[in-house]
Amino acid sequence: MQNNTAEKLDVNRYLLDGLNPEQREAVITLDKALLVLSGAGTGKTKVLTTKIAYIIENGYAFPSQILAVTFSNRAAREMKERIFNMTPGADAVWLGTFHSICAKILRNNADLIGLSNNFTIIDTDDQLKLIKQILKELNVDKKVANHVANAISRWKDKCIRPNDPRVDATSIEGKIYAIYQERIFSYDSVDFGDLLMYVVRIFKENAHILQKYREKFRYILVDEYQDTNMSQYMWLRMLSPIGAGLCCVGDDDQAIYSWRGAEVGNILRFEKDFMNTKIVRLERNYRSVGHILGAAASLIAKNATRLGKTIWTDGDSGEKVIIQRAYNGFDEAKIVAEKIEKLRKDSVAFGQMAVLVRAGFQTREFEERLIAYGIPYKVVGGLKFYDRQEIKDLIAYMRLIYQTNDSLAFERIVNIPKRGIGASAFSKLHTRAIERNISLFQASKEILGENSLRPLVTESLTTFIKFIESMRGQKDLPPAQIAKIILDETGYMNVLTNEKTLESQTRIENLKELLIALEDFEDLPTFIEHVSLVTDSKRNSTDDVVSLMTLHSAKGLEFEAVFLAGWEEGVFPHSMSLQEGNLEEERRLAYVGITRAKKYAFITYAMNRKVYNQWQSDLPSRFLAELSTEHVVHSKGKTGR
DNA sequence: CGATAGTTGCTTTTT
DNA sequence: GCAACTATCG
Repeated sequence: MQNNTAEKLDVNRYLLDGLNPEQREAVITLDKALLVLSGAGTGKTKVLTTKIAYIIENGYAFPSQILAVTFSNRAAREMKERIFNMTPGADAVWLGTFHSICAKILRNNADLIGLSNNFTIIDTDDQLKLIKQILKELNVDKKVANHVANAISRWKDKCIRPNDPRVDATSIEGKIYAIYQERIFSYDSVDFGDLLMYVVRIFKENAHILQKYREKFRYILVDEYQDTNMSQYMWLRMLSPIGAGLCCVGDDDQAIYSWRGAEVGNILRFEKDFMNTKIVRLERNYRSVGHILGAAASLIAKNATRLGKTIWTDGDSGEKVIIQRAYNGFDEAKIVAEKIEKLRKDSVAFGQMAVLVRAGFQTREFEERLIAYGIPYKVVGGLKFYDRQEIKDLIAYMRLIYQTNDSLAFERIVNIPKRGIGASAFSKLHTRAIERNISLFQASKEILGENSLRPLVTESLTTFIKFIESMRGQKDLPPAQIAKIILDETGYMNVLTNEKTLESQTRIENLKELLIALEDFEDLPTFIEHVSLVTDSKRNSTDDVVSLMTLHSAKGLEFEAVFLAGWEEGVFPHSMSLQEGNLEEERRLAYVGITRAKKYAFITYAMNRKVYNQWQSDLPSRFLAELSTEHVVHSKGKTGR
């Protein structure tokens, strides 16, 4: 890693020459705790990736001494690719989401909190199932399950354990939390919140472990710092090298995740929290034309709590933001579809267009219209590949083979495909598992030993248990092979093949696709870790299709043309946010939406909309009036009626 | 036990 | 308007 000065000069010319002065400063400042306030479209990814390459190429640290944390897997993947292009050895950089990094650390230290090192990570679905189960045991209405799940997640976001005085142990939520935590622990499983909470706990209780990681990571880079929650913040503070080596990048104007525990306060407090700090503002926008940027800026200026940035561009002022009224939701979709066709004729690629909506269900009417018009599209972040029933079933088998105590996986597939183990048999297993505080797998073996089940049930349960055990003997086979054996031997594939419906056809297709994806994984643990933490199947590819997605999932992306639909009071800003008094976050969401556009931004709103299958009339969103009139134009185009 | 018909409640946003 | 859950019967 010894470079002489002349070489350094060359390296840095190569790395830094394309950067503006602020970007360059953000890259080369290494001796301070640095906060980069990066406006939309100002090149923060470029800064982050260049900074990593800069550290490596100049020999300030080995790749393995750099920790780079992102919020989404997509961002991590993008960053990885870009660093690869700049510097060799980038694989050794610790780059990933908070959750994936924590999973890695936790796996190496699981014994310290009494977990095995092959614990499984459960998703929101399993979490909810478990909570419903507990509610049932306590004879509480299952309606509150979502609410309780949310409360538990919020506690975990703050590293608050069930026995913490801040948890009211007499409340339903508090009671469930205690049982839930005990139960999930006995399954040798953790949920998303646990990943952070446990690692923070390990760091707190084991000074030498913390010390080890503090010495390891010379440089820590954090993307989307405005979206960190309390536990992530605690984690960072413990790990951060004092007064230097930390670089947080974020934009308080794009803080849109308070509902999942993110605290904008973290970014607002940065200077107080860390010693020897420096703030660099990136305000020069390279993405959007002047009118779009102007419209976005006029909107976000209405927010009171801001660190304050003035984004500017010296590019073209371009087209104004077009606002168009529609008679109803169907007409809105029609207007958008026709605009898409027109832009396509003006040679804007489909892949450079996106329809952004406030809530997931809104994509449907657009889908229908786009299908009718023959416009290719994809729903981003909608139904996720790994969330499909058949995929989850197969993965549950793999989880159970990997970790027999994973009772949530056991429950999912003990009777799939149907093998005669119905509700009453299952409840016997369940009761035993609870009584003896053992897993369903162990409970099954116990009960089978007592020979108290009906003969047919005994037989099929025995076959099931034996199958899992025999697979455990082969768990070192390549995951694709394991999957094939499961699908064949359990009869899962047969059942689907015999069904011969359209649905079963797509299920088979999905499973085949999974088998192909499995080829990329060397062993079972690696794959299971991957599915637990990665929500999308990676073939996002470069298909030339229109993207449909929520505003939340659009963060970090950019398109030539963006359609912002459903700007009506109650839809956007969403009625729940209005009730909660969270208007500023909705406005930031609007800001994120507009700033995704490079050249064209269209905003539409409908006067009437069908909600719950009932027509209601809506008022235009208040945000429309907040857009500076010099940057917008109201289209007089037909409203579809 | 499993298939079927009937009932409910749901829609903010996600790692 | 639909998915997910519940009750009922063979």
